[in-house]
Amino acid sequence: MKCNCYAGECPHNLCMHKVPIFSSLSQEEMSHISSIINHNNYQKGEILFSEEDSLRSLIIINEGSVKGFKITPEGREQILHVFSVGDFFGERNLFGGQKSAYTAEALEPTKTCSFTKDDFHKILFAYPGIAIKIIETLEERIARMESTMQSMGVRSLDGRIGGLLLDFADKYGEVVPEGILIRLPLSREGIANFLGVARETVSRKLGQLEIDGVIRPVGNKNILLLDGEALKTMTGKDT
Amino acid sequence: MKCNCYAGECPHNLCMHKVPIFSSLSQEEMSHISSIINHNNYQKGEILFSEEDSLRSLIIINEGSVKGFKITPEGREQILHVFSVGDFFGERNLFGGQKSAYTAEALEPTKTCSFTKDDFHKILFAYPGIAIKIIETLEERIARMESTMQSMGVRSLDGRIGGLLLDFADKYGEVVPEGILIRLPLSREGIANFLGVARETVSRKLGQLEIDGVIRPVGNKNILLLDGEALKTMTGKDT
DNA sequence: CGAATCCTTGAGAAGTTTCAACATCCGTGG
DNA sequence: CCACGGATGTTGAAACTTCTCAAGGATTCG
Repeated sequence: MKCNCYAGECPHNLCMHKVPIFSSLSQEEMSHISSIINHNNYQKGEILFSEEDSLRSLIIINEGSVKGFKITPEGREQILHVFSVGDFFGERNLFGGQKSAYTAEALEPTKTCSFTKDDFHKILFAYPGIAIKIIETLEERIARMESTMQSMGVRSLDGRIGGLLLDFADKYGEVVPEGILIRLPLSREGIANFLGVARETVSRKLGQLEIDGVIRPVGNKNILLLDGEALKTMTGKDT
Repeated sequence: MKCNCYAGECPHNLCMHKVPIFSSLSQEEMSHISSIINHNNYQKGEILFSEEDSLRSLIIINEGSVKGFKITPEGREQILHVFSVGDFFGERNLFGGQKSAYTAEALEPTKTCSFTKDDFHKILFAYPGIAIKIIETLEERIARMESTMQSMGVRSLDGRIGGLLLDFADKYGEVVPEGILIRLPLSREGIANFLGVARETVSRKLGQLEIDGVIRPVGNKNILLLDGEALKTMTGKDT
C-alpha cells in the first residue's frame, strides 16, 4: 500500500516519511501515530526553545534547519549542533534529562513535528523497533559529533576549517561536475562560532583556500569544493 | 533476591551490576545474559581495537579506563573519548556503523566484558527495556560531548582548560573538605591532545590557575579544585 | 533599487607554539 | 629499599598565528 501524501498536502504524515526512525513502521502504524503529532512553523531567527527550558517534547524537523547553541561567558554563541530535515532533537528531555542544554533557533523558515513526552513513551512501548532506530540515529549523531570534535581539535586553523567543510560537504553537499556544491547551513559568522574563532579569520582562511584552488565560493551561502582530497589530507580524514 | 557476587569473585556477573543499561533486569534475567558475556583483560597501553577495525562487539568497562583517539595529519593524537567504569563503546559497530571511528587504548590495567553483535541483538529483542536504557546512556554521552565541544569552542585557552577540568570534576571528582579532588584520567600531554593545544601551554595555564588559587596540583595525577565557581564563570558553565 | 546585514581587508596588539634546556616522576632491576 | 633511566612535566625566549579594532565592500531581501 502506497501513501498518496506529498509535501504540503498531507502535513500529518509528512514527517513520518522523512524521518528514519519511523521507517520500520507500516502505513497503518504510521497513521495511528500521526494522529498525535503536533505541528509548528518557525520563521528564521525564531527560538524553538531556550537553554534551561523544561521542554517536554521530541521535535522532528520537517523542513528547514535549526542551530543549537549556548552563549559563552565572552558573550559569543557557541554552536553545538546544526539540525536539518529528518533530524530530531529535544530527546534529552524525554530520557532522564531535565533541562535543555542549549537554545534552538531556526536558521531559515522551518516546519516541525513534535510529540509530547507521554505520547512518545507510549509509541516506544507499542513499537519497540523504533527504539532501535533511535539508537541508530543517535549513533549517527555521535559519529557526527566525533567528526566535529576531531575537526575542532586539529591544531592548525586551516585544518579545523577544512574539517568543518568536509563535514558540511558530507551532510549538505551535492555532487556536481566540478566537485561538490555545499549549501552552507551557517554564515561565516556561524562557522566562526562553531569553531570558536574570529569571524575575520574564517574569511581569511577561506580566501586562502580559494587562492589555493581548493574551493570556490558561490555567493555567500554556497561553496564549491573543488579539491576534497586536499582537505582530507589536511585534516586527517583521509583514512 | 540478592546477588552474592562481589568484585573478583564472580566475574560473569560483575559488569552486569556496574552497568546502568542492565539495571532494569531481574537477577534471573541477568544470569541468563551473563552466560554469553566474553571477558578480557588489558594492560596499560594495550590496544583494544584500532581505527578501521570491523569490530563486531559491544564492550563494557568493568574496571579501568580507556581512551578513544585518532591520529591527526600532524601526527598528534586527537582524543575523542575517555571511557571509564560502567561506560560502553564499540556500539557503533552494532547499529549500522561498519568500522570503528577511532582507536581504543587502555589508560590503565583494564577489564572488559563484551557481547558479540548477534548475541547483543538477541538480548535487545528479548528485553526491550534495555533499549531505552541504552538510549538514555547515549543521551548522557551526547550531553558529555556537548559539554566537551563547548569547552573546546571557548576562545580563550584558560576557558578551554577550565571547562575540561569541570568536565573531569564532574566525572572523576571526589568531594573533600577543601574542594573537589579530581583523579585525572589523562596526563598533561593527554589533556593537550584532547584540547588540541601544545603540552607546554597546558603546563603554563595550569600553573597560572595554581597561582590564582583556583587549583592545587597533587602529584601529576590529581588536582584539587579549590574554586570551582571561578572556573564556571570563566567557562560559561555556571548556569 | 535601497537599506540592512554580512563579508573582506589591513595593521598593530595579544596570545600560542616551537625549540631547547632543565626538573621531576615512575617503574625496573639491582 | 635505593639507584638508575626513560618518560613526563616545567620554564624561558623568539617566531608565528590569531585577535581586535576599524573601515570599506559585497550580498541579500523586501
